[in-house]
Amino acid sequence: MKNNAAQSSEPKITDAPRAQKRSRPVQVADQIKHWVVERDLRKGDKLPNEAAMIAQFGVSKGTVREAMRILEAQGLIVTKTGPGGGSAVGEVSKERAISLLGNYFYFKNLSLSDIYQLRKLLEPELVANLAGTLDEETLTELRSMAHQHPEPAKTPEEEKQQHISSLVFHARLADAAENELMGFVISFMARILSDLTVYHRLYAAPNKELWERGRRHQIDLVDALEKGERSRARDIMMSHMEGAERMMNVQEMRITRQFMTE
Amino acid sequence: MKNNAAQSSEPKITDAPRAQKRSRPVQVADQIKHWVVERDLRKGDKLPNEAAMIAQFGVSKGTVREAMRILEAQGLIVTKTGPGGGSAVGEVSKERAISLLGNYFYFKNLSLSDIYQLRKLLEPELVANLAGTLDEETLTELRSMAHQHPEPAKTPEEEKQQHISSLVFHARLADAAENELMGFVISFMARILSDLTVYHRLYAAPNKELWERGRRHQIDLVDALEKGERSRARDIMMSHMEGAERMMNVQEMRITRQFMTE
DNA sequence: TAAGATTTGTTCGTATGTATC
DNA sequence: GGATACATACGAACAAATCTT
Repeated sequence: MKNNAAQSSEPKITDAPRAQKRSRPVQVADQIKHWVVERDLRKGDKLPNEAAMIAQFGVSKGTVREAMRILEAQGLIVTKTGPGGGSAVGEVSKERAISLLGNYFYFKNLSLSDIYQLRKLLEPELVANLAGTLDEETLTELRSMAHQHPEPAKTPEEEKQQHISSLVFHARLADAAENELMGFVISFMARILSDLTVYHRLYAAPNKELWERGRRHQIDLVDALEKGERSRARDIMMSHMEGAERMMNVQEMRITRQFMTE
Repeated sequence: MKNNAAQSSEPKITDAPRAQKRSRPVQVADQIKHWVVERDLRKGDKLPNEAAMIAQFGVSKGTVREAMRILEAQGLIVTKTGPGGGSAVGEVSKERAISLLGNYFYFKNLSLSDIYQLRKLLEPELVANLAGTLDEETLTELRSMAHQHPEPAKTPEEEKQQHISSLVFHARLADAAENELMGFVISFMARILSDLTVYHRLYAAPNKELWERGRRHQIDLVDALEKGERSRARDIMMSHMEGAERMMNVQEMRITRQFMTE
């Protein structure tokens, strides 16, 4: 189970010609990463302090600090001041991972149909896996979310709020996924859609029938999850996805985000 | 189509209590991101130089440099020295995005079955979308990949090489995807599996029958893609995925990677 | 509460490296 | 080659945060 430190043979799927000149801080950052992996350091484990690194690498304070910023920006370390402070290994948070990935897609032009194609593939499967596995606490939480909006929205503002709530509901389901990769992708999509509904006006005008159907879906879904009815849960989610997709008039979109920060 | 600059109301799916103290460099980095998005700057567009930023933000050189490192680490800018140099907006590369996301999953314990669950959902769909849309050049490339190993592997080393080649084949398909989100996820999985097959010995012992089936799958798949036979392409991929999953004895794994760097 | 110790955070001045003209 | 415009790196000093006593 231990990681054998990897040799020079770097495995690249896309054979990148990478051999550029790397600045001192980047080199130092890379060495620290290596150092961490070699020793199989874990979440709270501490790194040497600034002074030690300055001595270790024979560079100036500023260079070490820049290296630390690089690692920090990637979510790999956290740093505290004061006695007993210093830098320590820090698990990359889901939020940060979502942000960093969001930066990548900032430059792409994802369409809503792209996202819904994936949602239709993944989310029904997600709830099928989840059926019968959730604890009472999670079920209660989901139920309360499902009942959160007892009345149809009266204003566009309320409609928007309900739409966001629905995405939070889906994100909560994603968090419960056993398959963390699947959960992450679904969370990521929820986040993108959430941003879009805020910055654009991508939600429909208030509509009683839509509200009723969405609400029913959520309530029925929680019920199916509780009773462990896999295929019913899958069907409900599929139906919900199809409805949601229709609701959002299919239009090109840009991920308009201020480079998601954290 | 223009982005209206977003106000303070930050939309967070998971209502993070975020209100921590942010260090100067991070603040500066955030402001620069904001600045870039406000002006809707694009890939090559230049940022002010160090001196200008020092004046602009009223901070020292070191602080500005740390801020730039943060942005650089996230792939958002590139920096050159010399006259006409300075920092410029830089599209986040797919490689870098994969690395950054890899850091997140470094701390998770993905199982092979997690990955194959997703592969079975996504890759058949991918090739169904691709059928009939590929240009001759891409088809030729795929065909040559499919014929790359005319003989079954004689040694574990060859077997490993063939396995990696197969993943490159899948990554190439992913690159051709219209749906960039789907393509990215598939590429990411191929990358993870590729790393694993290199560092662990996760490939089966040389086996003529397996080799023959895998090869047939690839060749048939390219044929179906060329002829635009959507459902046949889907079926072939599905069958291939199931075979591949069986081949890898399902075992827990850790993403053992030196914090994928670029 | 206050003082002191420890460790990161920030600044400034200076010098060096690098690419363009 | 030399001048110019930039980033890169160093070192010393001081500021701020936080823990301990």
